[in-house]
Amino acid sequence: MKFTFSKSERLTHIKIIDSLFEKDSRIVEERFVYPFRVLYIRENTFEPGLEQPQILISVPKRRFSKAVDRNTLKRRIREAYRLNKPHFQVEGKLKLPDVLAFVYIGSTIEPSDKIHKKMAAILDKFTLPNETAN
RNA sequence: AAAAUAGACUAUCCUAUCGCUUUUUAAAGAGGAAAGUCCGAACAACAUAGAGCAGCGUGCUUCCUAACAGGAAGGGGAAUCUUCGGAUUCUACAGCAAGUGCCACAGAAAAUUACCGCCUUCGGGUAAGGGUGAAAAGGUGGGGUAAGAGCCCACCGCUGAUUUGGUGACAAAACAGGCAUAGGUAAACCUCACGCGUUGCAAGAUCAAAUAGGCUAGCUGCCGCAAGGCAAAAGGGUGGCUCGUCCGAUGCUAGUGGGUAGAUUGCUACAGAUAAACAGUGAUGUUUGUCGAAGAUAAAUGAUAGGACGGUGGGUAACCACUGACAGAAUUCGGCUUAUCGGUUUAUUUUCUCU
RNA sequence: GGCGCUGUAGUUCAACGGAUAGAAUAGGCGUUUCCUAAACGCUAGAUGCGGGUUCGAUUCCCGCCGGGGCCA
Repeated sequence: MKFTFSKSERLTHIKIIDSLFEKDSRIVEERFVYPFRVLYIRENTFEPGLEQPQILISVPKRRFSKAVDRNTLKRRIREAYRLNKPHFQVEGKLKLPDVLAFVYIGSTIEPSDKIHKKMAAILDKFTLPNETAN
């Protein structure tokens, strides 16, 4: 089991990012798990055929005005995703969406173990087999 | 030895596991402020960036510097202390002796002043005294006078030119002028001196899908042998205005490239840091030695665990709990400003102890 | 990353360097009404922070702190 997170797993395509935050979009779905707001697109039509999903992490400047705080939060979220992701990419689980955006909506800097638990809960919701109907 | 003030330096450390970015594949990987963007430059583009005006900035002197509104050393001024010798701290500090404006309330009067008063030969003279005010026409004392007044004199102040000292700001000396220089304000307009082309790496360069259809060159009616002029100068560019300068309708024909997404580059090695010696009061400079090397791009430099070290609180103590200053590169440097738990060190002052 | 602008009552705006900082609206109290609304009267409430220039600063200058805008 590899816990890698290379640059190709980052979402850098501007058009996809624009379409993620476009209002009243058809392809974008949304899900709230405190302290995250998760936006996702199931099929990446701009760059099809990628093995790993591409993710984006965002911490609003309005709540955390200092760059140091935003950096630590983004690093904690990234590590939580990196360490949890391989546990949900095994046989018997559903495929993760192609494009994911994690927007931090909490107002305090949460510790790492809490972020890890919430990230596991999010990924569990995406990959549970009986969730296909919705 | 302790405390205070000022300056300089430093900016928690180690191990393990799992990772990220760069690339020379076995190494490197946040700061003193990386911050604010307040100044100054490098670098780059715009080719007329030319002339005048306007505008903006700076404002005691000399020096340092690539440059600066930064720094150093001085000069003048102010405040505090004083053993009256001076010391410390601060200082946007050119010009109201060119013009214009403004000066509330109080006060007779706020700037070519004249209400009360004083004197009077009743025409007038005068600014001594008058409660105000931030500011009231050099100050104090004496003489003088009808009453007064630099009207006259002494000392102090002011102004002017001279000499001496200093690179200079300026200082000192002696001389002259009764002082109409008439109060304050230039972080009021303004004047004077000096400086400033504009835009900022989202500058710019190279490669280059899809979509769209752009760009360049030539031709055009009239006058003239021709050069050229008129139609055709409205309009636009050149930071604002004027001059100057460049482009300049529509249509037809011919040719073909421009450039968005994206990628590469600019992109990290020098106005570097530091030690010693020398020069200099100093900022700083020179020589020699040593050392250093982030380069990401929806943006890496980390996460977790353990230990050490430091801090705060509790406890007689062992120890326990909490916690790790301010803060995160974005083209690069030099400064300034602001934030900052601590530690090291230098200088000065004060207090205490010992000799 | 770079470059402009801006800050006054709870809100929207005023105010030549002269102070008791004004107006509308919102708030509170009262009058009127059987009660409420409207109307009328009274009332509390502010110059973002720190320095400087000036006799005097919301205004002028400097430094911080906010807010908002432009540049692909």
